[in-house]
Amino acid sequence: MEKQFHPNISVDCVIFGFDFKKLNVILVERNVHDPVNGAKQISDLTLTGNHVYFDEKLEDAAKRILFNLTGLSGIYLEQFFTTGDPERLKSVKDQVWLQKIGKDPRERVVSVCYFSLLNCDEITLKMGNRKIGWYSVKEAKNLAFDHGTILGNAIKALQTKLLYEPIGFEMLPEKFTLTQLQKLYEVVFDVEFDKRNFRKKVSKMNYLVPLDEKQKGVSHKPARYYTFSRELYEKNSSAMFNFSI
Amino acid sequence: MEKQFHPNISVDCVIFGFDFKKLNVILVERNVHDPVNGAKQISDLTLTGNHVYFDEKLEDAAKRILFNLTGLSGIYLEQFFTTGDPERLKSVKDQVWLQKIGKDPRERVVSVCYFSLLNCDEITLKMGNRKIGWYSVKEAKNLAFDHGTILGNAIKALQTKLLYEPIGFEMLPEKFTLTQLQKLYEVVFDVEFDKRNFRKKVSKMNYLVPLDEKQKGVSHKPARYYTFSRELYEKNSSAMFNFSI
DNA sequence: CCAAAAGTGTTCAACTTACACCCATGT
DNA sequence: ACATGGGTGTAAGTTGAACACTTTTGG
Repeated sequence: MEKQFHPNISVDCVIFGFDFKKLNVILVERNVHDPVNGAKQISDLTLTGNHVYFDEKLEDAAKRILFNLTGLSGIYLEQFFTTGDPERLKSVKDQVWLQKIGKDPRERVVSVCYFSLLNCDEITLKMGNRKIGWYSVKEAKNLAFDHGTILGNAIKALQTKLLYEPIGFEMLPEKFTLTQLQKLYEVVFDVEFDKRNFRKKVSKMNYLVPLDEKQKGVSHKPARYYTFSRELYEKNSSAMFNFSI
Repeated sequence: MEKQFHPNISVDCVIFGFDFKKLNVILVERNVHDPVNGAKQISDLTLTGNHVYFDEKLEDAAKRILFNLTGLSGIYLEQFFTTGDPERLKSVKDQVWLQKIGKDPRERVVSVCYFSLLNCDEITLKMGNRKIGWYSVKEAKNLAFDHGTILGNAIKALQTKLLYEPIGFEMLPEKFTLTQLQKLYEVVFDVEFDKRNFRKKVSKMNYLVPLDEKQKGVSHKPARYYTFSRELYEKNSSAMFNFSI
């Protein structure tokens, strides 16, 4: 007996990446052509997702999606939201699409959503016959299904998490400069920080380790590289109370 | 045709309440007796939950559960977590129980979890033939299914949310004293605050409105009552950036 | 030598923390 | 009168925000 997908339970992954300039997300093209004249009936974008196997844990399904896409495992992954309204797949476009890919368009699908963090440069994406790639979150409009809502929630969840935990490093290479780190916070929160004040702040994070290595081949003063030490973070981090409101 | 429950999709509600002394949660007794000798086979506690109807939104199912329990609508409600591992209902106890209440024990059930906030005193609970009541979150041990995990996640979600938004008032009566408010924060975060510093902090929250009314019948200096003004909060609140890490 | 980004300190205001006594009420 | 919790201020230390110039490299 083959592994079977559960018709009512799926997982969607919002995969964020940072290219030193902006916050990106992986999206997949969704095209349907008119069988008669070949004109495009649908042309838009979806998040990456899939139904779960009957005997598969939710998080394992998310890991499977990530692995099939990138060939990597051990990627940062966090559940943040679940969408499951009966009408969420009922627009005409979505019904046409479900028909095309061989799903029963009448089934109600609850989708458990995860966000996950990658360094854009380190991977090459692949996914069967659909075109897949990185898109700026600011340009990610006109998404299929309720994926626009999911993406909006994912960005808020990422921001909230990033206020408390140093997960930004998951989107940076092993070695990075302080300017790159600052830019990362700036694009996630869509604000700008003062360079000196930012450096003062991060200099208190003793899990941010300066290396003896510097940038090469840049036509300006080369920046020192830093690295994130998970051990130091886990040793020294302590709970904080801060209730701002 | 009768409304039917979806066999694979349920909602659980973690209903928190504050009684001026501790943080409480609503739990329901789960008893199974041996049909021969009448001895208890199972005696433990569950969260409140139910399967969703086929055409019912997830959040509407949560509202329905709350309404059936308390007779109230408009209760604070927030989705925080979804659990759906294939094994989550597979312990012997849980299988016996599912059989007893007429569910198919083989079905996989994804449960979307909400937490919700109430003032303990303002309601009387009712729920068919099962015994239901408030339990201190500290004593809430030995929960059925994976409800212990769900409760743990709910407490963390409540704490995180309470750092940013003034939702604590949902667990207080319309009029409350500053000491009651302080106690609420103390029990949710399991810490103690200095009375003067706490008052200094909340005095900056201009949506906390002092009333001309005071406590009566207390054998000490009567405390002034305050009330929470949602309008003032929504007018004056602004986003904050704070990334502590 | 020019362009480009790296790196670095000080000042002022705001906030956090620690801490102790008198007040109003009921019994 | 006493027990109980209500209510208040100050000083020291810490943190946050604003702000400009010199350095190092490649071209």
